[in-house]
Amino acid sequence: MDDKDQLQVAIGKRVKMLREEQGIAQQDLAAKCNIEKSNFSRLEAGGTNPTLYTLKRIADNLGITLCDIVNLEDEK
Amino acid sequence: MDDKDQLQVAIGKRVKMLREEQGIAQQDLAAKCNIEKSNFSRLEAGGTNPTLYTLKRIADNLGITLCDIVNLEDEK
DNA sequence: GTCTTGGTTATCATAAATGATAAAATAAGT
DNA sequence: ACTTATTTTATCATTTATGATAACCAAGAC
Repeated sequence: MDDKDQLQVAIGKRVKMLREEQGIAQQDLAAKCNIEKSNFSRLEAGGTNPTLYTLKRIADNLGITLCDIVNLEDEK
Repeated sequence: MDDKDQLQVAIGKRVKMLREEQGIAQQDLAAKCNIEKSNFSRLEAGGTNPTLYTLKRIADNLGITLCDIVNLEDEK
């Protein structure tokens, strides 16, 4: 597990956590972001290194900031 | 200029600003991040939609957080 | 049991990020 | 003027994020 993989897993977990906090289904958030639900699942699982724009769409549809989403240090 | 382009330009400007604040040359920061200097120039110019990992390497080598780097709202 | 809902996994195609190299432009100094 | 350093731009190859589709899995409801 290299540096990049760890980052991907961390961002995936964070997105999942933020999404579940709002009680929104994965497929629903994916749809709002215009992301395929399968791809969204892969992202949450840490299987991708998302681009800024992808993260931005997720943040926007969660009603949070990019800063909130990449705040990966203090999540346990 | 669509949504995505605006985001790219904004992140590019922000990276450039943060880099210049530290008085470090573009090519030097690029080297530290293991990014080709030409690609780094393109990124600062808003010509790319960087991945999370790319932004992470830049943040690390600037000694700042990802959150700092994507804090795009309050820069004028 | 079946049906739904939410999520996962696999696969392939396409678009785009990045690597890599080279050349040209720009700025600053002497 | 001439360097030198820095940045920009163009181009091509390679890797990978994403789109797109399909099949599958799990948990509840009924």
